[in-house]
Order: sequence, then C-alpha cells, then structure tokens
Amino acid sequence: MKEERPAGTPVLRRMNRAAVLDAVRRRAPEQVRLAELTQLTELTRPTVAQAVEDLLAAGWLRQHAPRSAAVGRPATRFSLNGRAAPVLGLDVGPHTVTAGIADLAGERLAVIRRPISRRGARHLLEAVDEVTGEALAMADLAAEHITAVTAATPGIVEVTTGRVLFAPSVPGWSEIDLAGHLRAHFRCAVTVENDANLAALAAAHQRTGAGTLLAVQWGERLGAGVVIDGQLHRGAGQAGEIGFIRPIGHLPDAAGDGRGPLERAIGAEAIVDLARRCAAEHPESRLARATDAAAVFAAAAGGDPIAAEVVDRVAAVFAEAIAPVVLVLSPHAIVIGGGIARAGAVLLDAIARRLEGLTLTPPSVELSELAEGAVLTGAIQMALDEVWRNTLTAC
Amino acid sequence: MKEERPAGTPVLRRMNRAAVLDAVRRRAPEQVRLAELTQLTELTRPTVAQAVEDLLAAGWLRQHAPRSAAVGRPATRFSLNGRAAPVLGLDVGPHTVTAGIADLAGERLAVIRRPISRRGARHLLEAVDEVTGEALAMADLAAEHITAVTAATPGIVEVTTGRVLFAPSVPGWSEIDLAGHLRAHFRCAVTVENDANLAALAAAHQRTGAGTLLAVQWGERLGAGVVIDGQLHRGAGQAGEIGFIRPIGHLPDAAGDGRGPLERAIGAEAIVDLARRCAAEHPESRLARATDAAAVFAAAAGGDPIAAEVVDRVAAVFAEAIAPVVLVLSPHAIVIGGGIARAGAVLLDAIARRLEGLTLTPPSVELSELAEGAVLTGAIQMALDEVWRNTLTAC
DNA sequence: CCTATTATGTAAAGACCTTTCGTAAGATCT
DNA sequence: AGATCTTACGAAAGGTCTTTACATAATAGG
Repeated sequence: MKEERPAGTPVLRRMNRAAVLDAVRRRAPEQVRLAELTQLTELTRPTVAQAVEDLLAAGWLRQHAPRSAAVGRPATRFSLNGRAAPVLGLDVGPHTVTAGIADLAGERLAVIRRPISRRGARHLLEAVDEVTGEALAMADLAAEHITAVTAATPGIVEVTTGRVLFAPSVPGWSEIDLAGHLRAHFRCAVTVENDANLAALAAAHQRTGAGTLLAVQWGERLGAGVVIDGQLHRGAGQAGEIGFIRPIGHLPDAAGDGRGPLERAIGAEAIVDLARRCAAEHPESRLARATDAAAVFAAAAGGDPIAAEVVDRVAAVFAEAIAPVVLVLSPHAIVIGGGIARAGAVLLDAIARRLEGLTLTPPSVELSELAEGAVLTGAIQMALDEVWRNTLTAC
Repeated sequence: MKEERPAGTPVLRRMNRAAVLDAVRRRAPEQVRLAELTQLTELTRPTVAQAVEDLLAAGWLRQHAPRSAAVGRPATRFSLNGRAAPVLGLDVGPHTVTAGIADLAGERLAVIRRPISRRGARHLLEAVDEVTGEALAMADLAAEHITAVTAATPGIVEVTTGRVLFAPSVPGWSEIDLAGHLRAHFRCAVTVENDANLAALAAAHQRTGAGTLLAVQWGERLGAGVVIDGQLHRGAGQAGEIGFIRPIGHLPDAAGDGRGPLERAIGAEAIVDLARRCAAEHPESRLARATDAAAVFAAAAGGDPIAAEVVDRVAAVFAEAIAPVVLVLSPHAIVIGGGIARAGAVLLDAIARRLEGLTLTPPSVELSELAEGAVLTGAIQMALDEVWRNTLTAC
C-alpha cells in the first residue's frame, strides 16, 4: 500500500537494515548473534552482516566481545545502542510533573518526579523545564541527544498541532503552547497527548496482544483511552471522554468546573460524598470515618454492608454508562487505572457483575498493574513508537 | 513493520508491480497512460514499462488501441482487466437474498435479487445457491473464476470461522455453516460478515477519507458498524451491537424474540406503536392512519405536531443511547441507513439537535445514500479488499 | 597436535533498477 | 508537402544489491 519513492536497489538495503534492526529490538535487552538474526529476518547471512555493519557504523548497534560459551568459534554479539536515540516522556499533571528518559530498548535512564505546590499554568511550565533539565543531567545527556518527546497532559488535545483545547483542571493551561515550547528546546518530533490516552497505551503494551482495549483512568476525573491493535484511537480528536457520559438518573447540571456528569456522579470525590450520605443513616458503619474513596473500598472489602452497597451503586452507574460503549466497541478487556485502581477486586467484581446483564459477551474487567507510572510509561512508549516508526523507514 | 520474507531483488520487482497495479486501480475505471503511471508511482519509465509488461502477461491489465487525442505520439493506454479476478458479494437477509458479481474495478457484472417466500434456514440456503448460480450465468462466469466471496448475514458472526453464532431473525440459521457451504463451491477466500458491518464499510467507502465512522442500520432491527480509516472494527467479535443498548426509562424486558432493548424501543415497529399511542389521544392527527414508520416521518415532515413530537422522542432515545459511544469513539460522522433512512432530514435534525447537548463536539449526522444496496455494496467491497490485499503482495 | 564444530570473511555471479541516448509516430505550422 | 514540435517507446551501459560458494578463523575435546 505504502510504497517507497525512489525504489531502486538502495530501498532493498534500507528494508533489510530495518528488518535487522527490528529483529534486534524484539530480542532486546538480550544480546543477539548474527546467526540468530539471519533466522529471525529470514535473510541470508552476508546480507545480515552487511546490514549490521551499516547499523554499527551509524551507531544504532553496539558490538560486544565474543564470549565463548559452547563449542565452535565464539560468536560476536550485538545489542541495541540505547544511547543512540534516547527519548523523553513527560507526565504533566495538575499536582505533579514527571519526566522520564528511556533508551531505545525502553530501559529507564532517568526519572524525575516533582510535586507542584503553586497552581497555575506558569508554574507548571516552569516545573516542566526544571524536571526535564534534571532528568537530562541525571542521564548525562544534552537536549540535542533526545530523538523524540511525548508529553501527557490532562484535557483535550488537538494532536495535530499539540495545542491543549480544554483543560479545566489547570487554569490558563490552554493558553500555553506546550508543544511549541518543547519544540524550541528539542529539535525532534514532539507530541502532546491526553494523559488517559497514554495510560491506555501503556496498559495495552503491558497486556500484549490486547486487540481492542478500553483503558479507564478513574480518579477525581474520569477519562479513557481506546487502543486497537496497539494503535491509539483518536477519532475526530477527542475519543475516550467518558467523563461526559450522562449517567442514568443524573440530571445535566450546569458545567461549572468543567467536569462532566459522570465525573460528578462517580468521581473519587462523589464516591466519598455518597458514602457520607449513606453513613449518615447508619452511624454504626465504618464509613462515617471515610475521608477518601480508598477507605470506602477498604470498608467494602472488609465486609461493611453499607460500604458494599455504595460500591455496588458506583459500579452500577459505571457499568450502565459504559455498556453502550462495550456493545459498540466490543473490547477484549476494560482496564481500570488511576487513583480508584487501588480499590481492588471489590469494585472490579461489582462492575463485571453489572456488565453481565447489560452486554452480550462482557469483556474481562481488570486493574491496571502500572498504577501511578502508567501515564509516564505511555508517554515514553509513544515516543519510542515514534522513533521506531521514523527509524525503521529511514535509518 | 511487515517485511518480506525472502528479500532479494525479486521482491523489488514485486513491489514495483504492486505499485503500478495499485496506481492503475486508483485511476480506474479510466484508461491510463504509461507516462501517467511513472508520475503516480514515482518510478522510472523503464521500470514501469517492465512492470506493465509483466502484469499484461499475467492478465491483470488490458492494453487498448492508442487513440490520438492531443499533440504528440498517441500513447498506448492500459486498464484493469476486470475479468482477471471477479468477486462475489452476497446479501443474505431474512426476506431477500441478493448476489452481486463485480470485477476488479468494482464494476457490477451481474446482480440478482430474490425475495424469500418461505422462512427457514433451509430455504434461505437454497435461495443463496440459486441466486449465485444465476448471477454467475448472467456474468458468463464459472465458480472457479471467482477469486473472493463475502456474504452478509444478520446476526452475530464469528469472522475467523465464518460461523453465525446468533441469528434470531432466521430460525435455524446458526446451525448452518454458510461459510463452509460457500467454500465447497468456491475455491477461494470466503468471508461471512454481519450485514450492518458491511453496510458500514460501504458507507465509509462512499464518504471518502471518512476517518472514524459509525454507520447505523435502522429498520425493524438496529445494528451498527464502526469503520476506522477504511478498516472495519471488529473488536472481540461483536462490535456495533447498538440494538442491545438499554435506553433510559425502558426496563429490560425478557428476551423473547432475540431483539435488544433499543430495538424494542425505537425499531421501526416500535415507532409505529408509539405513533399509534400518541394518535389515540389526538384523533385529528394524520398519525392515526400511519401503518409504517415512513408514514410517521412523512407526517412530521408535513408539519403534523403530534408526529413531530413522536420523531423527537425517537431521536431523543437514540441520541441518549449512542451519546456514550460518540464520546468514547469520537466519530467524524454518523451515517444512518436501513429502512428508517427514508425518513429524511426530519429525523436527522432531531438527532443532531439532541446530540449537541450530550456530546462535546457532535459529529455530523447523515443519511446513507446507498439505501438498500448498501449491504451488497459492502460485501463486494470487502471481497475486493480481500483480493487486493492478496494480490498487491503477491501478483 | 589434530579434528570437529561453529562463526566469519571474501570473491564471483546473477538480478534488478536507473541513466542516457536514439528512434518512432502523430499534430501543427509554414 | 515538408519542417518542427511534442510525446512515446526501445535498447545499451553502468551501478547497487543479494546470493551462492568457498575459504578462513577460533575454540573444545580427543
């Protein structure tokens, strides 16, 4: 479908280089022998040797000393030269900014995490700069070395331009051109993406061969990402906004703080509210002391009937809200991450039970194992994907 | 990402052949000059000439007499040889079976349509055989000539095996191995797909560059297909089942006839019921005489206030049901086809108006222009896609 | 020290594409 | 009618790449 432009014999060489590099990548982080590569790529040995020589010269591969292990002449081993193309991932949240630098193989070279004390777009941008600087120093790299940058931000992002269109959680954030700011520092591909989308990407990469995945980020706010065969689904630009689904029985209240109806109904804050209201009628319940959503789920897991009732109601609202999505998208799994993910199996089971009556073949409902690092992992993942996409076609 | 296996110089030749053939296809049904192809493929003229010679010898292309039109030596023109790889598309509905044969360029060679008098899986299968036989005769082809078959059927289809898992509208249909039956006749790739999915594919092909499309088939039953960048989305196997979305305020009634809650609420039959109930209180309305959904919409278009109210209620239920899907999928457009599509702008406007309050950036809501032929068109489309996929990699 | 085994290097051959030049066929102008 | 222009086609030379086949290098075990 997509053909090369000049299409001479050099194209063949490029293709073979790409094939070899891809094979090395799949074997990473293990070192790989030449003979192994010929098998993996199904090319002939001289061809692979040629490609390896090129890649070695270009700095993509590193040669290791031949360790003799078995009989015969010991093979020279090769591995990815991570330093050839380190990438930067950023997780810009309203309360925390994290920068991570990873090498080509996905190995983390540096991670710097910093809480934000003062709110506001300016301070956030400053924190981004500080954190990236420190991460670069920690990895002993300069900005020029970075080959791809992906930044995760809350809100709705126009990916083509990198502009944040709508970000209620950070006042003034949509006026700031984060992508432009980063592009001024880094002379490479810069992508700005919605944080829930990137968390979804990370979840999909972890669940290998996930097919279609709906990854929900559930905390104060509610977002989701759709990953189809490893590719992030963007649609017309704002896919995954489950926070704005209007749950049954909840009237559309005036959009004051930019939160959507579902977030108002079953966001972390709303769960605590609901628990308080229920506890008021039942003072004997442990719920009376609950100050955050985690405590509610803990109480439910501990056998508190009132808490269980609350969890079930939350699960019911969630299940009813996404049932249409499940019916249309038919995801293989729903992965739940974000702050609520710490709730554990109590919530999962309740959701799965509710979904059974609402869908034809309910997907498995799982917790994200990535926890807080999901967004950063996804950002790094996307940056790496970008590098590989560019690299494999023209290394 | 996907590399060729042997990767010698011959693959270059194959790639170039594929590029040339693809270029001819894009120009179809117009005849194309050699010089044009060099431009389109960005290959050199001798290379294109070589490829054309190969394709001519293999029978994929036809050579035309040089017609002198402008100045200069008249160019020999080439076009796709449709007879090289005709495909069969089938639309197996509960009441009608249609067979269509198309050539490589998408030109229809034969279309045979037959209403089914007696219900039952047996009669349906017989009709399929009859109709395909007549279509083959009409196109003057034998079964061996067909290079790909796609059959559309109602119900839920396991695409990998071609088995129909669930087909309430045709009793006994899920016991019949349609794919196996067709494979016995045709020695080529046979695909069985859900009819709504294929209608969606057709709609996406018509709306060129559609990005993400949600195509709804709305008649007695409700189904939908999701097409993303020209690719049908299947998910875990039963994507697009909007008929089973549970609309607000409608209790889950016992699944008697296999219809889903939304179908019971706003399927064609339910619309008539609703209109009758409303008309009962307002005898002056034209609705009292409405016997089918089309009449209701016609009355609404004609200014009948009661009918307008009915349409608005239907639109509201539909909009509320798919709003979550729109939020998560963010489709560029929603295309409505099926029997209800004849309703026209009245329904569209009402839906669009309702969606505005429920979604962030509402997609455009459009009518399918394909009307009844959509499913067959989609089936042929998918068969052609199959041929091209196989052909372009190994012609 | 020699042999078996495994890995790597090198040269000739074959396949393909590209560049370059020359030729052919028709249309328009004089 | 002939000249000239435009467009299209064909053939040979040159270069790049892969493949095949053969030779060489390094190690362990006898």
